[in-house]
Amino acid sequence: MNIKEVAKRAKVSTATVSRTINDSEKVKPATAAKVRKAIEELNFFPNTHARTLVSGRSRILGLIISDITNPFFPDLVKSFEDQAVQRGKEVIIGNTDYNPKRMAGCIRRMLERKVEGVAIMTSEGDPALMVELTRRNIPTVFMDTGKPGPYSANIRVDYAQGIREAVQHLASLNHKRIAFITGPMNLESARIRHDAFVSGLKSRGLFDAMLIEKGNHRIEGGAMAMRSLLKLPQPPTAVIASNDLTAIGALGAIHEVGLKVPGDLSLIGFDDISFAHLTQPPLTTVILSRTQLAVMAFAALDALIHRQSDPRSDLTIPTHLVMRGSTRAI
Amino acid sequence: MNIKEVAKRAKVSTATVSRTINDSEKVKPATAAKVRKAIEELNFFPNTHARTLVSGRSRILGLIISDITNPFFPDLVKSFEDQAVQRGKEVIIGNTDYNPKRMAGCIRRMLERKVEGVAIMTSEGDPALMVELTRRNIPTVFMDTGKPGPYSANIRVDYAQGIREAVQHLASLNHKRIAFITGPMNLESARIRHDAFVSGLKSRGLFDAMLIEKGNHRIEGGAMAMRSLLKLPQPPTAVIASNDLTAIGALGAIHEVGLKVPGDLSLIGFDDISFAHLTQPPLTTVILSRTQLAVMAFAALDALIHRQSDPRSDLTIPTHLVMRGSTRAI
DNA sequence: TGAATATCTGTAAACGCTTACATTCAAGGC
DNA sequence: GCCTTGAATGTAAGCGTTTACAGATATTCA
Repeated sequence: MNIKEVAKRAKVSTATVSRTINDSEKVKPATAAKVRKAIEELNFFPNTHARTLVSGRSRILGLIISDITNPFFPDLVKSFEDQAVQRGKEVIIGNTDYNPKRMAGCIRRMLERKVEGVAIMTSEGDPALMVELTRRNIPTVFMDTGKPGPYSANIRVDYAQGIREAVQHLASLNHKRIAFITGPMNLESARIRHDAFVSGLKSRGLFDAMLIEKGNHRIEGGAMAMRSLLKLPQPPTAVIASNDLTAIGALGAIHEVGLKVPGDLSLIGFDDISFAHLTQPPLTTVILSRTQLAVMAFAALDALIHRQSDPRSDLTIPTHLVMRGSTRAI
Repeated sequence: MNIKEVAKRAKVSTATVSRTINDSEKVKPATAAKVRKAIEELNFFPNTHARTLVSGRSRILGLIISDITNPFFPDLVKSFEDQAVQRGKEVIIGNTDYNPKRMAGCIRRMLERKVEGVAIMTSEGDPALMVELTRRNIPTVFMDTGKPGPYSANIRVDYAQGIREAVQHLASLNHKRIAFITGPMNLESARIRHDAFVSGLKSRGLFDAMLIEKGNHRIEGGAMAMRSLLKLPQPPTAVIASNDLTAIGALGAIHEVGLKVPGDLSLIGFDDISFAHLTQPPLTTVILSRTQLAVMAFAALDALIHRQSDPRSDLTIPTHLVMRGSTRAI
């Protein structure tokens, strides 16, 4: 089943069929109707590979994330794919597994499939790897780690705002000893959160370096850090975690020693993953809308692909505190 | 950059380059080396669309799931993609959003991209929609809902075993009033769990129709069902939920009224999603290994594609109870 | 009415690869 | 020395589209 058979049945040339499929305005409505009827009857649809080969447009986008298994990403992937499918594009996904080296493999795969653009929604990228993309002028959207240019856009997540609100919230609840559990400090995004925390506390005269513990954005890391914090001669009365997984780990560690949240300790997470409101108590956290992120990334990529990039547009995703049950005044 | 340029540089014909790329055994090692050198120097890789067009093999697989946002699926998707990428294949994902009608769109997309095979890892499919696949003899692997044939395989999940173990466990803990919260009963997989529960209780003379409540495999459904159960004149002492999300909802409802798990009520889930061991208490549940499922689905699909399907092979995924903290003897 | 113009449709050449078939060449058998 | 054989390589025909360009037909206007 191909365009030729459709042409034969509609008694037109293959060119006319092609034009009809592509909604070219230069085909007479009556002819188009004939063609569409034939298409309908034959249940025909065009071969995307042939289309790509000749037109150069693959209608495929690449989406690179850390790990679909990390609850941060499924929402993002879903929204991004929805957008793409609505516009007749396909998405191929690459997981880096937090390993910059695997990024190279992802990019290679995307190149092989001739993607029209790539959204790199993870920050552990090695800029050297992006060369393959930039060299080929493939539109690319980054999260936090890119520089805007003719073929690339960068979406900035305003992590600091959420942390500021969290600190403000705890301070207003009269907490004086506020701890922070960091993420992996090689990640820009984790450093920003850490720095925002430090400056928030310093400006209030509450900063204490003892109350900063290292985590890894995973549950075990949060649990381990929390155990250290609890062993301190003067333990904190409130804890902000660099992400929700860390907070969940911390919550477990707090329960282990028989303490209660928010009775004995207040706890705040970051990301608002879907399980954040299912913990006991529901976790007060910072919302970072993955849907918004996906929509913005897609739109930016689409603009880049169609050369409609508007350099004035502000590509910042806000983050905001959402209060639930894990914080309480002293 | 194409095969011609490589041919020119290696001073051979395009056919030889193609043969070298495809590891044909009929090219002399010395020639192959020359070609590979040229490929290396030019940083060439073949255009997959051109390859697909002429060879008919797209090296793309389709994977249809309900919703990547449902914590059941990310593990499955990841394992499946890993397998595929290892073999140089790409995966395109379709979400049905639990809507049989959206399945049609998914299948259409897969057909357009000329997938070599499709794994349908969701059970809300309308058999009528699969016609498009079977008519084109596209290898398809189903979960629970298919019939084995020359172009399709069915992977059976032994839901009943897990439920039997759960019932056995609770019975051995001396529970007499055991409730069940179902999933959507239009799903075969939900009905099997329900039926296994009913027959398990009946065989022990413990069955009470009042203790069966309808859920929807989502958190709210579990919470609502649990509230009803708690209002019963003789509430249950133990509850089995058709999936973990339902159990988590039930857990919330139990906490709402100030009751404790497992002190006042025992609770068992199903699936072992990643958050099942993060609840308070950690949820006793039934493991259904998504990795195993993905590996088996991929292998079955691969065999079908290469006509190596072995009709003797048993495609059953076991399920087993895993005891954690949400069950206790009366 | 006929030429000029605008609108529509058809012809055929790519796109980058795979592969059947043809060709070349060396080795071996007579 | 010539023919056969087989291995290695080359030639060229597609695969199913899109799209210049050419050609046909309808419309307009002097």
